[in-house]
Amino acid sequence: MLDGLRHIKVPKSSDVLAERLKQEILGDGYTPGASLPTERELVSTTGLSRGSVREALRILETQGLVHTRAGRYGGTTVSQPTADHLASHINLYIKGRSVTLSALVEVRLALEPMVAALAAERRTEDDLAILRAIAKRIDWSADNDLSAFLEENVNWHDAIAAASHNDLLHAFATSVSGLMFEASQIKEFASAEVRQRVLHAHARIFAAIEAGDAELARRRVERDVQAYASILAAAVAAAAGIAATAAVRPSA
Amino acid sequence: MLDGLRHIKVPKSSDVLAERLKQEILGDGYTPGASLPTERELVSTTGLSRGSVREALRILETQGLVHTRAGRYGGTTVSQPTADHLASHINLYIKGRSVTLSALVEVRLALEPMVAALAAERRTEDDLAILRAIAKRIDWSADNDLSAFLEENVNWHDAIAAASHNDLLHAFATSVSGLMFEASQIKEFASAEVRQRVLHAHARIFAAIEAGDAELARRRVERDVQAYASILAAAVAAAAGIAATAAVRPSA
DNA sequence: TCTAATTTATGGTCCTACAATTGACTTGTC
DNA sequence: GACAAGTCAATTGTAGGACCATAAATTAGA
Repeated sequence: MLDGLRHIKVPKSSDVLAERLKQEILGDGYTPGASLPTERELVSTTGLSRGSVREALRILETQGLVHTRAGRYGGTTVSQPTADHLASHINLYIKGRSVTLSALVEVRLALEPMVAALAAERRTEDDLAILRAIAKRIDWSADNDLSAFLEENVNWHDAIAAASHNDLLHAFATSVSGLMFEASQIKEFASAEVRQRVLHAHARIFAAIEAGDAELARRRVERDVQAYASILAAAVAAAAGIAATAAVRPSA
Repeated sequence: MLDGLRHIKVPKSSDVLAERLKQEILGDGYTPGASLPTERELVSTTGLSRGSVREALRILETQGLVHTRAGRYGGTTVSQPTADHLASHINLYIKGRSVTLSALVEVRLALEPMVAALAAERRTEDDLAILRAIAKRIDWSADNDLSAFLEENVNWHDAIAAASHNDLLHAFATSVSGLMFEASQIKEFASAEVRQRVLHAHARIFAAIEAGDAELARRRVERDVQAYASILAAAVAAAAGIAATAAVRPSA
């Protein structure tokens, strides 16, 4: 007897509490904005120490499920993970594991054409207004301020992702292209010629989205991403003095 | 004077420490597997209390950046966030924000064709062997054990994602399709006819990947995802008694 | 040589006390 | 009555100490 026993892992009390609370929050017990019990109430109901309770709450906070405020009438309230939250975890993964630029390009090549197609179908007038405003700022900064140019470029992609009206796709696309442009900034490969090409591509993509032509938007973005990828790959290769490892596979 | 002042947010000591350690870990100070100072050492070097130090470490642990083991020669060691880790955060986002099934389908429609194309180009013999083994188990369970069938189905998609040899894409695709199949299980829509269609689709996709034909694999997966999505949408509509809101846009 | 007990550095948990925060309440002033 | 300043109280934030549980290395023993 006692043969089928595996190595027993004793969980930490804070992990157990965090898991329980997570289940309650994700279940229909709590709506966003609702208040959890105070730390001391949790102490008395669970029998754990305040330290353990606080560690559990800190886990939930890192997961984006709760938010705590000090002071009277403060406490811990339930919240929904934000897109920024998810994006920061994605970034941690990418940076922590040193995901290669070519892998990023592949993911971007998967996401962005879909983003553009959905944006073309669903963009509101507000979305278009935001895009026009950003385009104006990009136009101006292209000849003046390189770092502003790159930053507005990120905003541009974020705005298109927002216009897709798909939260998850938005979060994915934003963090991936954000990191790609971060890498671009390091490489400082944005020559005047490249900037002009970017402006031209933006205009064509915007036109397709404005016209509501999903397939056109998809194709144009696909080409843009591929073009950007090969320029970046060439820059990386030139910097490293070796053949480009960031090869991008054309999809058509 | 003093006019440009914003609301000053005083950060918590544990947040500050966590941020500092995160920077050191992501910078080139620590390689995975390296040991951080012990909790008591951190207490004496930072001047914070042990509770604050522990909360900071718990944040890093939730982010997947460190791992702690009790006992002598235990301690806190640096680790890389795993794909599972990222997937769990993605799942939290999806569940926490009640992302719609149709949004999931759209993301899947963006990711999986790319996954298949890359898998066709890069699959190793090991990848193929794993896929064959899973296919055999699916074949068997299709007529016998429904829950096993659904579980092996998830394994199948995971194995293909692994064969793409792109970690990030793998993590994205796995968590998205995992949640889709979870929803499928709830709907219990997997009739015998649907299961047969799934088997057939798997065989065709596997053949394309085995043959190394990226474009063929891409097209077949695209069709499969769309077919699956419309079946699921119909099931949802039937269950709700309303028109399908999970409309899927064909991409061609 | 192998096995069992011991050692000891480490994280895990609990407790208590106090500081800091902050919104509501009370008071004062005009 | 209205507005300002001050007070209060509940809550999180932080500190410090004590002890328990764990586990790898070491030692003692068969």
